[in-house]
Amino acid sequence: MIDIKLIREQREFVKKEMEKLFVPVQIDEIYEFDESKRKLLYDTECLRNTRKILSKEIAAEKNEEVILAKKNEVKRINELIKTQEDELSAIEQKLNALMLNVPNLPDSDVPVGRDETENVVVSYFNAKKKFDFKPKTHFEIGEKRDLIDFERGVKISGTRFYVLKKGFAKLQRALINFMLDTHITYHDYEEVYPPYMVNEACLVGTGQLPKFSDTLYKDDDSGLWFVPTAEVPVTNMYRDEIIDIKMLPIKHAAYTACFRKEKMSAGKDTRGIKRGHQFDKVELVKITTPETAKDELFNLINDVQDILNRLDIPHRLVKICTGDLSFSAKEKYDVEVYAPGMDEWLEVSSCSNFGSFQARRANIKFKRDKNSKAEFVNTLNGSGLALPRVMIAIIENYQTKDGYIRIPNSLKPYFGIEEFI
RNA sequence: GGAGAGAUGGCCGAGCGGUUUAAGGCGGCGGUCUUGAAAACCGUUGAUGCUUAAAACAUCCGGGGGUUCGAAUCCCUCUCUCUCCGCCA
Repeated sequence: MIDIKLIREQREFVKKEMEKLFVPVQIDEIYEFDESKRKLLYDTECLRNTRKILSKEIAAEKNEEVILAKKNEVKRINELIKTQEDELSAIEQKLNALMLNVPNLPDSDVPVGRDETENVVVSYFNAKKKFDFKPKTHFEIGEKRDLIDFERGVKISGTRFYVLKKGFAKLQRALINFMLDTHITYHDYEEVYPPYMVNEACLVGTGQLPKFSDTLYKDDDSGLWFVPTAEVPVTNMYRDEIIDIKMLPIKHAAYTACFRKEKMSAGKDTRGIKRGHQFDKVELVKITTPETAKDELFNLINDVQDILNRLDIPHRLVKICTGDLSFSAKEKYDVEVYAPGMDEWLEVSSCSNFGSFQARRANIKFKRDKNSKAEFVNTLNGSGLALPRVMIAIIENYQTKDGYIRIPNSLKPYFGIEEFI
């Protein structure tokens, strides 16, 4: 949620900034609702104050007639309060619903652009590998060598599900451990293992709800939702808390499965393991003060890239333009790996700075010292990394002419004596 | 799933219809004393809204609803926690 005071005090500025996102936002409606809410709130508070005073007078009064008169007076006031409160809560509900659908304001140095075609490639890392044969796709290798079973995945669960087998199942498990170990040992993150199912408040807190409910899986019976990313449970660990500044920055690394309906892209990317309804991911989450958030974003990107450097995977860093920013982000960088079999750049991580947007929704604050006022923290996160696409990158970059996969050096401690899959 | 108990400020804990603008303790912060520290003593100690800020005012005793002139306190309801039993990776 953005600060409603910005709409109150700098309405034209907010409208101008929102235009850069190329989505309609109802700023004027919000302004009107806010105005009437404040007026009504003030009036109601005055009435409550009068009632309070009268009640005290009744308690002190001895004269029965005066008591009766005052009682009737309060009854009359109560009726007024009741109508005003009903009106007030109706307005507040509408205002809140509108505010929850307002995206974050873009940071001043995000390039302005309409859609993903106007994203900016910042730079390239690790040279593309040279092949003396035509590199195969991961799904060709996977099917040929019985390492990915697409048919049985569909039989068990339906389209966009698959079964990893033997060396590929082990490769994914090794990668999860390698990523977590690296972040914990070298990048100073604290490991957490969160629930895969969360209540509704969590998803409102990080910004998936109410707007994107059609992309999420839900168990109607319990009212719990399956997490689309570990960002949701990990950030919400601190929901409704006031954190001591000495604890900041908080840095968590978490492995979870992620569940997404991927409705929007039905029919697209159906080949391979690039886009499934269930995938594994190691996620990095940071909670910081506002003044350190920018630096922490770049540190986060470095931590993400370090994994790819240790695996020697060619990749590039892309700065996301205003029109392609996600709903909650004020600034975002994507990390994309190169898959030579598919001849495609694949997004393996999205690193975002949310400013105070999520903190305001989830009510996460910090105090500079004992007597200072609580302020909203800033939240950040990035994948570190998404497993299927890193798998694709390793399979396709490390393949041999006869369809085997060489194990990258940094993964060898996780494979024992094996040299190939 | 069955039976019972409970939910109060950072923590513990009183409070059972109107001096509660929530007692008392612990912890935290500031001070006195001290070479320094401890102890002791004194003071202070939440959130939200409105407000340039402060003051004032309003709201907050798990959530929602009700009774009453007035609710932390009474009633209904939901959620959660704990104890015991049953079931189960």
